[in-house]
Amino acid sequence: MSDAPTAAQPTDFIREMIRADVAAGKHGGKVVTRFPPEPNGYLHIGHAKAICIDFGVAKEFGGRCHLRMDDTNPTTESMEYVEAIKRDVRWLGFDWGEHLYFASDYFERFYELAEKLIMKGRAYVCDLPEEVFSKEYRGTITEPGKESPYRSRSVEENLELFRQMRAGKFKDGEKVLRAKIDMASPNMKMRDPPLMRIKHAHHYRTGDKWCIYPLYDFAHCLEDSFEGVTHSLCTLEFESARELYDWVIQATEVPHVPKQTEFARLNLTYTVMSKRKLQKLVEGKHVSGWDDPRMPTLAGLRRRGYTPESIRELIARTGVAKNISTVDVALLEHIVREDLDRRSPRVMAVLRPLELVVESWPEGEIEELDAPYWPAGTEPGEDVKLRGSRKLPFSRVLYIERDDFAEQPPKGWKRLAPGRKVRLRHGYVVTCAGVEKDASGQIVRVRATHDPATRGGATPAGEKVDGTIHWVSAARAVDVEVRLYDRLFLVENPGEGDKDFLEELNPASLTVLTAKAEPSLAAAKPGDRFQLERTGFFIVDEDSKDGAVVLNRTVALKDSWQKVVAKSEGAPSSRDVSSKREKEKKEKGREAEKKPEPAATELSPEAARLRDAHGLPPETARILAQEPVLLDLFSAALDAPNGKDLAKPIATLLANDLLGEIRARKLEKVPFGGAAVAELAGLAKAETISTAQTKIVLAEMLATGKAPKAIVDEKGLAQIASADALAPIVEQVLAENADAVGRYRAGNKNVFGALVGMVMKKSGGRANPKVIKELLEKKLG
RNA sequence: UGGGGGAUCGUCUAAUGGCAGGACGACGGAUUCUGGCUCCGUCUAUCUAGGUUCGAAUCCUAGUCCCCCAGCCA
Repeated sequence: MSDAPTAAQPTDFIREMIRADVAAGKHGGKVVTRFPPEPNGYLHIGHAKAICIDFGVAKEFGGRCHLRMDDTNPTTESMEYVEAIKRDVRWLGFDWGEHLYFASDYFERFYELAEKLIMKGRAYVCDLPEEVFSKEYRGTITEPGKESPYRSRSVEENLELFRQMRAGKFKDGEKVLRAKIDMASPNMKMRDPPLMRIKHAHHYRTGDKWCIYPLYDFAHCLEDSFEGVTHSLCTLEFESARELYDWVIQATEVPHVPKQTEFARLNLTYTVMSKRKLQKLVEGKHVSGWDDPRMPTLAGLRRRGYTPESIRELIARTGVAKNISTVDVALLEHIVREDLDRRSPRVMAVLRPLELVVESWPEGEIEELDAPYWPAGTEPGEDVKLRGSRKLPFSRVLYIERDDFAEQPPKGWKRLAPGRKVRLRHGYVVTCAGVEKDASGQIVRVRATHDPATRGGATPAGEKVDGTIHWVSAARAVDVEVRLYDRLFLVENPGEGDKDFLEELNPASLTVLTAKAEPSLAAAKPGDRFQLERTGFFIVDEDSKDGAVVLNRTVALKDSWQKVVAKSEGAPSSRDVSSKREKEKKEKGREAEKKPEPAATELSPEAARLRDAHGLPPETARILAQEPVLLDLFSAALDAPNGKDLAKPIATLLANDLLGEIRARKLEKVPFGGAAVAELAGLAKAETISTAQTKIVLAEMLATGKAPKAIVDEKGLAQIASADALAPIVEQVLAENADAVGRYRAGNKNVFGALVGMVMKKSGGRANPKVIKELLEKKLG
C-alpha cells in the first residue's frame, strides 16, 4: 500500500483498449480522461472507483485527467458540494493540476451548437407538454413512437422560437429543443430526445444569466469534445446513451471526437450506494450527516478512520469489468486491517470495566512499567509518530474487561476465571483468588494475587499461563468516549426485492461507551490512530476536546473466539444462510432449464434438402439455409472441381467460422467466391494447413480477398508433418518444461495439451498436432 | 416484450483455442506477551444443450437467467 511496492500493473479491458489505441496512434497517442461529478451531493466509495480509474489510467499512460463539475441542472447544485468534491478527490490522493472545469462555463457554446443543429435541420422546438410527449408520442419499448406535430417547423421558425426561449419568453416546460432523430428507433434514447429545456432557476455559478439549460446527453459528449477528452469512461447504465453521444458529436461536427466506454459500478455488501438512499439516511436522521462514520461516503469513511490507501487498494483488487457485482465488505475490512496494522501503535483501554484487586500489591504503590508501542515483528510505517515505548502505571486496583472474566469458564477459555492464571499484558502474571458479588448476584470485583517474578509480563522458563488480557490502572485511568461502529445494515443487499431498506438498518450500528484508557491516551489528537489491544483499530475523532478524547472504531480486530462462541450457540451467520439460499436458487434454475425436452427443431424444406443431399448435420444445414450469403457461397463452392467431395467441410467452414464474422461485421457479401472456399476446405482436408490455420487464412481472405493458396504461401503457413522435423522441437520443449513433464507423470493429464500447445507455438503454428501427439506420447511413455 | 449489456469457486477477478490461477471467505494446523499479526495446509467454479477442433471458459448454433433504457435528472 502506501510504501509497499504495488504488485503487477493492473490490467483490464479498458486499459487494454487504451493501450491498443495508443499503439495505433489514435489522438496522436495522447490519453485524456475526466472525472465528471455533478456537484449535488457527497462523493461515495462508488465514485472512488471512477476516480481511481479515470485518474489512474491517465497517469499510467502519461496523460491527464480533468476534474469537471457537470453542473447543468441549476436546481440541485451548490458550491458547498464543489468544495466537498475537491477535498475528497484530493484526499483520495489524486491531483487534477490546472484542469478543473465546469460545464456551466460552456453554456454559451452549447447554445451556439444548438442553433447550429437547428440550422442544419437536425433539431426543432417542440411545444408538446412533457406528459403528452411521454404518453402519446414516445411509444413504448415494443411499439414505435410517432412524430411530434412540431417536428416539421421551418428552420426560421425554430430559430426564432429558440431565441425567444433563451430570452425568457416562455415558462418552464412550455417548449423544449429536441434532436430530430427517429421516433421509431429501437433505442428509446434516440426517439427525438430533448437537448435544451427551460428552467427559470438561479444557477450557483451563472446566476440568472440563463433560463435554458442543456440536458446530460447533449452536454456531456460536447464537454468531452471541448476538453479534448480521448476516453470518456463511465458506468454501465450509460450504455444505451452511447448511440446518442455519438450522434451529437457527429451532428454538431465538433472537431474532436471522444469515445465513451462503460464499466460496472462498485457495490458493497451491507450498505447502500444510491444518492437517493443516502439522502434518505441523512434526512431521516438515521445517521448524523453525510460524514457519519457509518456512511459509505468518502467523508464518512475518512472520519471512520479508513485510509485513502485502503480504498485505492480495494479498487485495485476488485478490478474493472462489465459484470454487475457486489463486493463483500469483508474484503475492505481485511484491507484496512492490513493497512492499519502498520500505522497504529498499540495501547490499552478497557471498554466495559470490571475491577480487579491485586491483593498481594501494596496499597497506594504505583509502579511505572515500560510497554512497547509495537509488538515484536511489526514494522511501523514511515509516517507513524509513536515509536519505542511508553510508561504504564501498575497499581493495586486495576480494570479488566468484563468479557475477560468468567465464573464458570466454557471449554477453550483462555482468560481469567477462579483459580486460573493469566498474564496482564506488559504487567504481571496474576492468579484469580475469588470474586465479590452484590446483593443481586452481579460480579462487582475480582480478587487476585500477582507473581513478582513476572514483572513486565515475562514468564520464567517453562511457566505456562492461561492467556493474556489487557488492563489499565484504576488510579491513573483516563475516561475516553469510544464510538463502536458496526455495519449500517443487517442484510447484504438492503432494499433487495420489495423490502424497505430503512427497515433493514442495523439498530446496533453505533454503540457509545465511556472506556477506561491508559494515561498516554490523554494526549491524543484528532486524526491519531491506535490499536486498542485485543479490541480494534481506532481513530481520534474531530469531536475530541482537550481532556475529552473521542475514539471512533474503524474496524474491529478479527475475533476467532467470538466465532467459536457463535457456533456453539448454533446460530448460522447471515452469510451462510444467504449463500445457501443462493445455491438453492441456482439449482432450482438449472432444474427448470433441464425440464423442457430438447424439442427436435423442425427444419425448413431447404435445410432438409441440404441435409439429405450432402449428409450435413441438421444444425449446419439449418444455418446455411437461413443465411443467403452462406448459401450462395455453398452452392458456388460445390461447383468447384473437388467441391462435391468437400461438401461437409465446406459447410462447417461456412456455418462455423464465416458466420460469426459476417454477423459481427454485418457483411452483405464477402470479397471471395465459392471456389476460394472450396480451395480452403481442400487445403485443410489435405492437411496442408491445420484447422487453426484455416481461421487465420479465412480472416485474411476476408480482409484482402486473396486466394487461400496464395495466402498460405505468402505467410508460410504450410503444415510441418514430418516427424524428423518436429522431433527436435518436441525434445526442446520437454527439456525446457521439466516441471510440466513432472506434473504430467504425476497424473495431471491436462498438461499434455499444454505441451502440444508449446510445440505448436515454437513451430509458428505450423506443426501438425497429430504428429506432435504421437511424438509426445512416445517420449512420455 | 424492442434495443443495449452481462453470465467462471460463497464473493470479486484472471486465463485473448493449450496445466481453470489469484485474492477475500470458510475450515484445520503451527507460532505468538493481542483468541491480533505471521506462516502452512484444505475446500469450492466455467449458465444449459448441441456442434466445430488433436485440444473449447474461449469459436459456432439454440436456449435459460440477470441488469440497463420509456426524466424536460446526471
